[in-house]
Amino acid sequence: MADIMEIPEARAFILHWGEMGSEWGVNRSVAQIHALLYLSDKPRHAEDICEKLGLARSNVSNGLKELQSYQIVRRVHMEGDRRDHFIADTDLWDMLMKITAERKRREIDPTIQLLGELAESLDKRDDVPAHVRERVGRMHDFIGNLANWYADVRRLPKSTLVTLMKLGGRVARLLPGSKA
Amino acid sequence: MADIMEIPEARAFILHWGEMGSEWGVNRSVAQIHALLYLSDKPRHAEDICEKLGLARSNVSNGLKELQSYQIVRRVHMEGDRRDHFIADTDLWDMLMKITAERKRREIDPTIQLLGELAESLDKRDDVPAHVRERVGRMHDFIGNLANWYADVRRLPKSTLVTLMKLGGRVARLLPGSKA
DNA sequence: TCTCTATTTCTGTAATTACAGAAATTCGGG
DNA sequence: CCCGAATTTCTGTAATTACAGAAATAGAGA
Repeated sequence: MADIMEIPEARAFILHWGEMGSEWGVNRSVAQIHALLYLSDKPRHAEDICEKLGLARSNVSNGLKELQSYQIVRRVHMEGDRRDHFIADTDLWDMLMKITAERKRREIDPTIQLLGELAESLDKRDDVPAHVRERVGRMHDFIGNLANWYADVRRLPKSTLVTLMKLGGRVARLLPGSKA
Repeated sequence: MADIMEIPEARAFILHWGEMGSEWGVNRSVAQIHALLYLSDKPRHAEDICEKLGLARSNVSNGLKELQSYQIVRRVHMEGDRRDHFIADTDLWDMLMKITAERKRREIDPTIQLLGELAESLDKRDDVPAHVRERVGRMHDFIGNLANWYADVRRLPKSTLVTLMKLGGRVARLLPGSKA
């Protein structure tokens, strides 16, 4: 079993990861490269990734750049080899946190910014229906609150997050004023 | 101000919502229709939506079907009008919950299912590298745990969720064994 | 039941996005 | 400083996805 791509389960994993990416707005090649690196225990260079996944060199180059911008893939240097090599996070908490943080930064934060401007602009006008003003404002507040919650919870240590996750809905029992 | 599309802020909101959809794997027209209905205080019929957004009738028909499958848009009957009319949720918590529930059902649950099968299949083989087996297994457990946590928390009453959100990272202080 | 209108489904096309290969650039080693 | 390998950027093409218009169906009212 010299090659990971000869393991049918690994192939299935990589292909599915690619499809998942597509469904969530991540380019398929990028997700596949990530999946391959996640399953690898040794750093791989770009040419190697091309060969395993059957992608063009340029594609892999761009994909690696994208994954590095999410900070879930890292470049490492291999002794006596000029080529860059790459490895992926294997800690899935870290991975999730980095992905969500980056997507927030890229997509959510600008949305909040825009909604804030629209809400402000609507507040200055008296010729727009009240329900329009109100709904834009409520959307702004809602997404803003979610984002603040996220930014806040994100700072907690991983162990605390794991505890909270195990707790699930029972976290409600800890709230002041809840019975038991 | 007879027409909502004459309010520049409303247009900007709808266009941005469409772009956001694209970035998260939701077709732009679908997201725009949703945004229009969210900003409307009266039910709208399909032809009306076509006209406001400049979309083809078929597109609007499919978009409405999609939004109804998420349960965030509802068909209502208007007295003395044969045409179907549509309204959107205005409660943003409800909306978020319905969207996440549906995406979990469509994309996450099948992924967990597949990962479970792959992990099981790998466990039966002795000719695959241990790290491959381990990493597929860990991914399965991780996503499974997240999904269970979500399903559990989702059942809490909205008011509890709001409380938890306001609490943010301070929720950690309520955990047994934390100081203060 | 028939007719007229609303709605959905189907099909071809347009637009977008992803991709491969080529060209240009960067960078390490001698 | 020059050579050669590695990498990135650029550009045209392929594949996918979204869309418009036409055709088919469903359904209310007479």
